[in-house]
Amino acid sequence: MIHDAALQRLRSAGQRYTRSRRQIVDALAGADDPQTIVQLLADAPGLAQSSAYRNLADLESADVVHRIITSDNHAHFELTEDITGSHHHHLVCTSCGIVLDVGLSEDLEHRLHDELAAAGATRGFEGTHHRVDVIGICSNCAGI
Amino acid sequence: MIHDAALQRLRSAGQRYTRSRRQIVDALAGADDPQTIVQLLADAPGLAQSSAYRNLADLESADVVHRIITSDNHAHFELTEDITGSHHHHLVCTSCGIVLDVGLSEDLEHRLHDELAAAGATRGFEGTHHRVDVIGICSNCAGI
DNA sequence: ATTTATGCAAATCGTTTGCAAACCT
DNA sequence: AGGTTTGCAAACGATTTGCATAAAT
Repeated sequence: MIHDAALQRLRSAGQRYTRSRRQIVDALAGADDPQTIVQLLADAPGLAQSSAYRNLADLESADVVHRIITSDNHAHFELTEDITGSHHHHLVCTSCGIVLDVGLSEDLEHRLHDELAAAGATRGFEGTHHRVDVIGICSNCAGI
Repeated sequence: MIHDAALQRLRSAGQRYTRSRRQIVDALAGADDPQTIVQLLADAPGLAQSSAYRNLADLESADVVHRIITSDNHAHFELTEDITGSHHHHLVCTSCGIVLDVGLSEDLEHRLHDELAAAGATRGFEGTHHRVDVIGICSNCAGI
């Protein structure tokens, strides 16, 4: 259950699992793709914008939520892969800024991980994870 | 010659290749890694901050410069791969925000490109290029 | 000469923060 | 009760923009 996992992680981080935070987690769990603050506020009636930002920051440091930065002005948020159990990457539309999820084969993920670790090591860099984005145009914008 | 390529691309975009823009291109060409506005201003004496932003936007739309967005507050800029001729990816330090360049094998790049294109197609997404980032800690921050 | 770029200062806008009231355990 | 979270409004800070002047072609 997602709420149990969220509760546990927040507890470990010394935080409470309040109604607002549950609302945010519900909104993220119900969405098909990473959401902006604006989208989240629409799905969490009565939640103040400042609280949304504060909660997302707390949820992020408790590893419940992951923040996605794109060239779009708005940050996008999604539940962490640890919680949803699905490793995936992103399709980022340069026209409207929407972020879509997409997966790669296990084999390719594995090779990518190994090569990136080796490459980073040559510069003394300790990588914790990688991120792959495809930049382009979504079907919606292409159709306009 | 980098300046020739920059000139041509700006001309095609209906823009001029002014001293300020040359200064920026020089600063980027001389840097080992993607630079922030602050770093660029230090390397381009007399250049106003607003001009730097405007020039970088113009250089970006002329495909001379590429803007890198990270979770860091500052955007980073580098010459496009078309101009430098080197395809590479980034190591992003979560502690200090620095961005380092790193390469992958041709074979892996190829497979990655193919799989990403196929995956995007299932969602009607037309990708133009991909981006791979390794998130972690740079040697400088790890040593502190 | 005419169009485009520059510098300065002011405006923008997503995000952050101070503070008193409401909430959780 | 005791500390945390919330909402409101004000503050922040990177980036953008208006406008008069300077530069490019």
